[in-house]
Amino acid sequence: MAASLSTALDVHLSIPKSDTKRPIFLTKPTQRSHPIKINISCNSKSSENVAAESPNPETKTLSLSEQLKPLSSTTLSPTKNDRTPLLSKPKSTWVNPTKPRRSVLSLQRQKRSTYSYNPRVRDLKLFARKLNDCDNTEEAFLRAITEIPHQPTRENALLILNSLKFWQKSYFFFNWIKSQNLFPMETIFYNVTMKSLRFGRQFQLIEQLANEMVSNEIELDNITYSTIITCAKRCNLFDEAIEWFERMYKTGLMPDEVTYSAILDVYAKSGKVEEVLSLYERGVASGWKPDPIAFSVLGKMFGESGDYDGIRYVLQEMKSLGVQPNLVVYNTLLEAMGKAGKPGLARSLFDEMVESGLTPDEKTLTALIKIYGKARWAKDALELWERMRENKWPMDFILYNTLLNMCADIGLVEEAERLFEDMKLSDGGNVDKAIELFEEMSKLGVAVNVMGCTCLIQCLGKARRIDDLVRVFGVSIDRGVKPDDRLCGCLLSVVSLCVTSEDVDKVITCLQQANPKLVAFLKLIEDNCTGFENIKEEFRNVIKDTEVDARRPFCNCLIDICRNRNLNERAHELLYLGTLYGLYPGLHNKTLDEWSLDVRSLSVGAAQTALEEWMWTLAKIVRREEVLPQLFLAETGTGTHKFSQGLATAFASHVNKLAAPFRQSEGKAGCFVATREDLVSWVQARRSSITA
DNA sequence: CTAGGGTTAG
Repeated sequence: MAASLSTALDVHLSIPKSDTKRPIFLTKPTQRSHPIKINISCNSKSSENVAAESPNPETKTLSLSEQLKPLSSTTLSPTKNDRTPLLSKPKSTWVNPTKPRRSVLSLQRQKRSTYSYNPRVRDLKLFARKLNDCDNTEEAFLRAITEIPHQPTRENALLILNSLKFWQKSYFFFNWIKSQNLFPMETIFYNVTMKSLRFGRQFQLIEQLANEMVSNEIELDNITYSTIITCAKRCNLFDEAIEWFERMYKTGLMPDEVTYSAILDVYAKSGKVEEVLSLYERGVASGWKPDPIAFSVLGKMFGESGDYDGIRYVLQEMKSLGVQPNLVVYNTLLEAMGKAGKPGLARSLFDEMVESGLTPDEKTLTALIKIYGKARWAKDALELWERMRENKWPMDFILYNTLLNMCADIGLVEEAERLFEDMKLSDGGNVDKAIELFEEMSKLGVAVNVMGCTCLIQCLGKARRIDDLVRVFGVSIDRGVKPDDRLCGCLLSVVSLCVTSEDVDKVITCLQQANPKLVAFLKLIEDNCTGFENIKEEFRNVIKDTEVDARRPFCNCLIDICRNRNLNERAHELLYLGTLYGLYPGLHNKTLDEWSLDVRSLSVGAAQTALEEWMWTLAKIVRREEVLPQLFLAETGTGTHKFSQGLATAFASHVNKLAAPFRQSEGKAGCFVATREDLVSWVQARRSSITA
């Protein structure tokens, strides 16, 4: 059995580079579930495989497992105690190969020191912010540092160092602290500084600091090493990462599982699959119970090479070691299943994940949609999409793009358009993403329809991005979008939102192309000289040519535009005309006990106008001393309906402005109430103030 | 809040 595995590895090593899809495990995965056997075979491959990999043995860097062999028999202590200093046990120990292999990692994670609460935390944080805000130059830093509010004691310095955002600042501060000579620089100062440097990918500086630690005899611990290693990894300096890992053993420090999985990832990312497996197996043989992070590293590695047997191995290992996969592990394995070309297994894995109680995130869904798209599994893709909506699973832009690509792949043009529409409705804040999606759709050749265009324009209008709006409108028209009344209503509502006259003109230019008659009417109502009869006639003309569903929005927007320009009288005329032509059914409701005004389908401006109108009418009735009900009600709704957002607030402030006696109903949200007595005395007070 | 490891498009 060992021989067959060895052969498998040989075959793997000698296969040409182009054949990357070929599985590493030519044997059955069940044979992989015995770590020791693999271990043996991996170690026994040495000389032949080195030759196969590199014709010149002198230039070949030994693999870690090969290097660990002499290390474990020379430098590593023979006792179970990891902490035994290296130098106290010189080379003399010879390990009997029949004895169990020595541990390669410490089973205990390095403990962190605990902090005590720093009472000056506020001041120090504030100061750190000042440092963050100054220029990234040493001069600026040295000027700012003079304002340090407290003595830079060890604790104060640590707190500041931890709060600095830019690696330059951390580095300046670290050097400054060092120059003050107030206390010895401990490992933690180096570790925190290195973490910040890693953020800036400053491997050279990190290495410099590490060497400084060595020469100053400051202990490098697991946190130091893992930071160095992951920084090298992020800079794609895999050899350097491995070098530091080996230096760690040489100094007698045993990696804990964090450092160990960091180095596993280094080997995985540099494509050294055998080394990863060897290290993994030796870790397990040392009694390590790998955690989900380690399995995610393995899963990613097998995914990269599309190695289905490897993926199965990971799943099986987790099962036999009793490790429950977390979301990241599932995401990684799903992705890997896709690369291995196993859509069906990806689907079952996803089901298993959901059944285990985990909620998929954007990455999960992206992986799966991509898989279904590539496999042209339209039914599964659409079903998943439906589930995403039903369960309100999270969406992000990458997922949207993947959905779009999937639609384009499978040829689901209508669905792509629906998606486009959805996105605008669901997220008014993501304007950039909407624009980007628009460009993306254009590139993909997915036709933009009038609904998608309307949604995008609505989105841009709300964000006051008028130039983008004009551009999108132009592009859409060029692509053959035929503007309909909804699109015109949308443009009209943007006109009502515009603050500057330049913006108004830009939108009007669009509207002119879409509906010149509407623009003509707009000019007419803006003109103070236009008489009511003329308005009435032209209003009728515009409305009769407008789709029924778009009529009320038109009227609402026109009223809003009038109110924004202090054309209040015109606004009242339009509300009257709207009511006359049946655009506001159910606005007024009367029973014996209560009269109500239902403004829920009105825009803010229209609702204000309706309230004023109502108040005038009521005042007339009071003056005529006609019969009034006991209760008056104004309904604005709670703003959950998409047309009535902010209506209650706007209404409340308008009620205040009029000093009308309406109060928010305590029992019914989105409802304002007034009693007959209150209303009557309010009307009388107003009358006396007018006559006075 | 305060030092270290893993996952999404083209």
